Amino acid sequence: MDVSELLDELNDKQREAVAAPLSNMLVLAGAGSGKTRVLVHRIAWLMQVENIAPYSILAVTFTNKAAREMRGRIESLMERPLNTMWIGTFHGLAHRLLRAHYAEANLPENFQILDSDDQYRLIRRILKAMNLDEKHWAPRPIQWYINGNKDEGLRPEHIDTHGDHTQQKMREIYAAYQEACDRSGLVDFAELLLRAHELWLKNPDVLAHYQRRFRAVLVDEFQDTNNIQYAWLRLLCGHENSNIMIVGDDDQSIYGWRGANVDNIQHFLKDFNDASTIRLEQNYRSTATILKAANTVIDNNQGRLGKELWTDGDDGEPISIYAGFNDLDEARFIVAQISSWQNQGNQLRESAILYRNNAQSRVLEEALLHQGIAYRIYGGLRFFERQEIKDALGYMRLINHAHDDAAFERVVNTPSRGLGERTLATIREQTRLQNCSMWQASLQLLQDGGLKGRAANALNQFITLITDMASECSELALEEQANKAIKQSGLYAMYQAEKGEKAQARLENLEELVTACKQFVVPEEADEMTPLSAFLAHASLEAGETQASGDQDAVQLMTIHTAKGLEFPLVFMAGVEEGMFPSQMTNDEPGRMEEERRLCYVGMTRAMKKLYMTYAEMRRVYGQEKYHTASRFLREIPSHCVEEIRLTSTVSRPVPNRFSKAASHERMEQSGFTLGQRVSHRKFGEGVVLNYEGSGDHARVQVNFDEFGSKWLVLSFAKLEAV
DNA sequence: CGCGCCGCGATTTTT
DNA sequence: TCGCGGCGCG
Repeated sequence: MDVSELLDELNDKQREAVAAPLSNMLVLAGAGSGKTRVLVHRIAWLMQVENIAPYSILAVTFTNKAAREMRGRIESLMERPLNTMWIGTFHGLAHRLLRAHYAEANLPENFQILDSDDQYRLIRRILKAMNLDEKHWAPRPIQWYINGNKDEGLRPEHIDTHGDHTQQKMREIYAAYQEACDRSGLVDFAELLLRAHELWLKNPDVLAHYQRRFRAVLVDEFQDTNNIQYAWLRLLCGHENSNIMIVGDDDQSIYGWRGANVDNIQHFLKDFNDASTIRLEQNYRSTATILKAANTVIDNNQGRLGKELWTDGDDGEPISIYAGFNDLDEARFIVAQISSWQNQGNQLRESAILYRNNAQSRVLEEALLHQGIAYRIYGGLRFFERQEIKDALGYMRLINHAHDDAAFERVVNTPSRGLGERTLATIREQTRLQNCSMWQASLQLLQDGGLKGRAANALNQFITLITDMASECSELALEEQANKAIKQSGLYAMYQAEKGEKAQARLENLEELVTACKQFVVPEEADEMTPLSAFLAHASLEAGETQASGDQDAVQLMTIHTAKGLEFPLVFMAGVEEGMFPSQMTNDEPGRMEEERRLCYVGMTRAMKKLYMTYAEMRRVYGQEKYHTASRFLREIPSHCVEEIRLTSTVSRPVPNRFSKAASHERMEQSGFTLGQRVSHRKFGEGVVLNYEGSGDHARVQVNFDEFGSKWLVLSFAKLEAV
């Protein structure tokens, strides 16, 4: 490949980053500025021009999807597979290191990964074992505490409790949890990172090997790194010849609440003080109007690294702000716009509805359903997180490694085989006494006659089941092992006996699991592992899609968080109200408010051509009627970027042209509505109708309220209330 | 041991 | 409003 090809279609700044000499570098890449393109071309440049072997390149991303995409794009650019290049998530790479150096990392060879649900269950079990009341010691905060400390690189013995009783107890729980994990050979997500860090810290020779090996390190979405991830990178690149390129955008840091630390960008500049900074500010995605609005909003945040997106494209359409009477009205408005967009010959999949929290999707779904518009919702349970799948994986985990207590607990009585709380308590007690796994404890109890009668019988059958399956599986292909785990365990029969759509879907998912096993290719780096073990690791590290993608043309519904990194020609941001967005939970804390504002910035910059931002004056939140005012973020948008399809709260204003078509008297009267009529509005009380205008499903009604003067209300016809 | 009822709590999500 | 988890009964 000709080297110039790598630079040809890049702008000056992009070219500067791609062709920079080997050095440490920060690329501040604004939304839609061609960030991935720069990363991909940079890697190609390193191979082509700097003669760095793929084997010596490490690229880190945050999601498996991003890693896959990056690998795919580099391989298609280079027109060859690049298997020796390490491209993956922090967790995936840490896992790989731990597999390769399990002994140095003090892990058993067949250690298993605990996902967050497994972790939660294990913590609850620990609490029970410690005789702690869950009311007082809620498992969620404890899980948060454990992971938070691990993210900071802290083991229980490193934590200073300041003699505080609660703190001491928390530390104790953390320690007990960790002991349980170690005993069963279980590693949670945060542990992967922490162990990988400790591995390098305690084994300088291992670290030196990787420092020598990786001549180039690249990190995507650097603003999302947490402290342990940064510490890990610092170890790897803490040598004279380091060559690390970090790419990120402080304005798109929206994961502070889960430990991401934007300040890592500043730390990087301090720790790698020879690093140069390149700003990518030219945007290839949105109209000038959208960029202007987004820039102005984000400018309200303090202490930014500074960056202003620009485009050489057109202004495009103004941003439309719609004030709905309530959430239903808002949803219907959005659906009406999508419908007309579709009628103009556009694809539904080019439109997205974004919201702050998942509960908001419900009304939107109903409205879409009502109009018969196809939609796809992102979020919810992923494939490998589903109950039946986790059950099946539980059996597979026991087949793979019988001492996996988390798996043992999960399936020992699923389907029910007469092993209840009583028996389990006995097994757990034995586990505690012998400091061994539940599997071992069970064998012991059966041998010593510590269990009798039906319980002993049932436990014996369970042990035999797992033993038999394990020995029969050793010769089978992976999908046959999965099939065996599902059928022979009685799982399949259990869900067959259940009736209803739900159970049917579960059976289909179980079949799907077998298919997934069939299609699973053991990755090259895992060639030392058994296919089963590799598959189990894959299932934990990559939870899979939330929904079978299907190729139906559909509107995309998701939270703004989920939308990060995506783009759509037509975007709706719904529920842009005080209390919803920014969220109530923000509590006006400045730092959290700024993260909300960044989230707003992320949402707005998803839109390519047209952006609608909508809110509802009244909405049902947790079954209660809430009155909200327009979000402060809306007020931060310059008025010349905006077209308001709404009332203002105190002034009556002329109706814009697009609404000049008067609503027919007939239509209004059908809705039980006439001029001069007394009506009520939930927010403003009683008033008299002075005027109305409108089109489509919506009317603008001018009402005079004694107390508040005259107002235009944008209402859907059905929402008028006569007194 | 399993089922059903009641009470409580409730962003954002990837690995 | 809704879903989950605890508890009590059969």
